[in-house]
Amino acid sequence: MKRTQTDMTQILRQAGYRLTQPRLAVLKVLEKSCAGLSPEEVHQQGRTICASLGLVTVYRTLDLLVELGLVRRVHSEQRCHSYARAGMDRHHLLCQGCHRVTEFPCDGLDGLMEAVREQTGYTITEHLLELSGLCPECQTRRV
Amino acid sequence: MKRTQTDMTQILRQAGYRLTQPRLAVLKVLEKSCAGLSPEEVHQQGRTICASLGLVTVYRTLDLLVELGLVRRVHSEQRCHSYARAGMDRHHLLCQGCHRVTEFPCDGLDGLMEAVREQTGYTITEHLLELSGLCPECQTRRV
DNA sequence: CGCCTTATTGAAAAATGTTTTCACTAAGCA
DNA sequence: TGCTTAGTGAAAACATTTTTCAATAAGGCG
Repeated sequence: MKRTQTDMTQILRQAGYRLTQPRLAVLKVLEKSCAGLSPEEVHQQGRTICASLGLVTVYRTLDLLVELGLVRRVHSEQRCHSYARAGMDRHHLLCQGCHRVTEFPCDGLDGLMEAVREQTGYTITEHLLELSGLCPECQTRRV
Repeated sequence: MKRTQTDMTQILRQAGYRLTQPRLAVLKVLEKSCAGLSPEEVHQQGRTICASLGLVTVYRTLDLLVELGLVRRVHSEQRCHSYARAGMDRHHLLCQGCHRVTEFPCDGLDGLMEAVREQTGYTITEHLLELSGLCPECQTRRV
């Protein structure tokens, strides 16, 4: 289940930040895109909502939203940082066909992490997991 | 177990590439570093081995070595691309203290991937998994 | 062994991506 | 409605990566 835009603006204000037109525009753009977007793409699309939107503000806003947990960075080999709205689960499933980004629940990693901890003696505090492949639609499309 | 430098030069030549001083220098630098290095860092350190080494060549060589599977890209939030020599297992364990990069075997992901496939209908072909925390030494060091 | 061919190199420049600076704007409280 | 200050956008600075191209050297061949 994804967060609605209203929720997002609430969170922004509760954290003590002003609710501005540029921020709203960035939120809306990410809200309606199902693919991960680069700062440049957010800028392009955001201009249709807030004509004066500057690229600098896009960078600042994306950082802020990541900090607040409303948006997440998506990594990939080709383009190493795009941004997607955060859902409930924190791991990404990327479609190589349409670049759609979906989150999926991460059960079953605990055992692996425990095993690594035992073998290496590391204390593990963070993890990044991304799967990629083809979504059902893109599988059909390519004969 | 890590690959020796000799193995690495063999592979390079077998793939039809010339064995040049600059390439050797990059290989050696990555071979002796236990942390992931940025292209700039590889350049700095590589100059001590091959004085004329240019940064451009470092970029080209890193791409080549990644392509050959001798080196892997390491992702991280702060600095989104550093390079480390490839070991046998292909997942990274990063130490947030000393930035050491270790690989670990990836057993136990198959179940997770199967579950995601069933839930979403995706065909999964790639995955990126990185764990980070503190290595045993860094845990001791920080009281 | 030294020549020849061609892949590879390094410097400079261009392209790209990100951050800083600073005067101006507008959000939101009184 | 006006005031205060967070937030903005443009320009410039800075950082990173790629392209271009003449010069170099790897390594096969005579």
